Amino acid sequence: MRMSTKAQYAVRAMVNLNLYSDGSPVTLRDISLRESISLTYLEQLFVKLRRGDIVKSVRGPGGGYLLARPAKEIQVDEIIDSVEESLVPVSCMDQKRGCVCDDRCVTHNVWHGLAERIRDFLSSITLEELTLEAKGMPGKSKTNS
Amino acid sequence: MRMSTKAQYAVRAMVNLNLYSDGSPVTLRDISLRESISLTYLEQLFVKLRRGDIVKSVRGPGGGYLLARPAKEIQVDEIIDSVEESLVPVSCMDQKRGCVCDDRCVTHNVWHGLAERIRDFLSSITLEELTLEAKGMPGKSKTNS
DNA sequence: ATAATAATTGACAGTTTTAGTCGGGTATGT
DNA sequence: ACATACCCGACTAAAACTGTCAATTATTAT
Ligand code: FES
Ligand code: FES
Repeated sequence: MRMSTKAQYAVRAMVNLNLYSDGSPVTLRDISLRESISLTYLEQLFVKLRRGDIVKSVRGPGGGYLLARPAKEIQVDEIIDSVEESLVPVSCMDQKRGCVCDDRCVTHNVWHGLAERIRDFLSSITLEELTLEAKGMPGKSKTNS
Repeated sequence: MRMSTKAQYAVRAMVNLNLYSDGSPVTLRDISLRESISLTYLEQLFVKLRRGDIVKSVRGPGGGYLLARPAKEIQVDEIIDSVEESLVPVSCMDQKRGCVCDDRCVTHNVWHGLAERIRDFLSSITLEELTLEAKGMPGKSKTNS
């Protein structure tokens, strides 16, 4: 039951991007240096984040990445979805309309309920909240405990 | 973010064990046949379940496994813990007293909060509830939705 | 005692997933 | 033209997962 480092990196990179964004594009090289994540690996992640409508890219010199939407409208679960990390704990209920639970699935409700809790929690946190928290000014949110 | 099949098997096996238990020990061979899980793999799991004080073993002919405690006192998270599947989504906060969050961990609260939700949910479900549900008589519990 | 039963244990191998690299391409501003 | 920076797919090494095998020990029935 581990969140892959891919997902962890994606969230960290997004917070960092938002933190150092002043309206002009932020390069992956900067994020790479600040977060100690391999540049080529970051590129891989940002291709997916762009496709997931989390960021948009600006090519050429002076280019880089910008948020595709206001930070307030970007939820953590969307970031993780974008880099193709499933948030569902069992493979049988991946994307299809519920899993084909014939009869022998006594544990179905356990995994289904768990998936729901995970999704609910991660969708309740926005990139803006994380960024404010990183700045040392906790917003109105209550992330844990 | 996947629950390993090891953990899934362990929970299924425990429900099955409790379901067909009439006071005398249940053999792994029976569980193996009913749940279509390799006997040798089950053996591996039950060694750990015994160490985790979930079941107790009776050796020799007529032997098998029994619950170490009443089903009402066995929670799903304990079963998963026993087979050594971590319920914490990030490795840095594995068992030690919180992780060494120096300064650059802007996502700490996300994973910590997530771990808490997962633990809370799985500890709220007992083996007894699952067994009753499997019998088609939902207890007083509300597992999901 | 002896044989049959069933748990116990450690080592091992095949497969899949993860994490990350590499090499080349494409668009754009100066 | 040229440097910058994104874009993309193939590739690989390492780890984890899933499961098997062989050998042993403890207990009970005969
Ligand atoms: S088929 Fe997915 S839990 Fe039953
Ligand atoms: S060290 Fe674990 S989240 Fe910071």
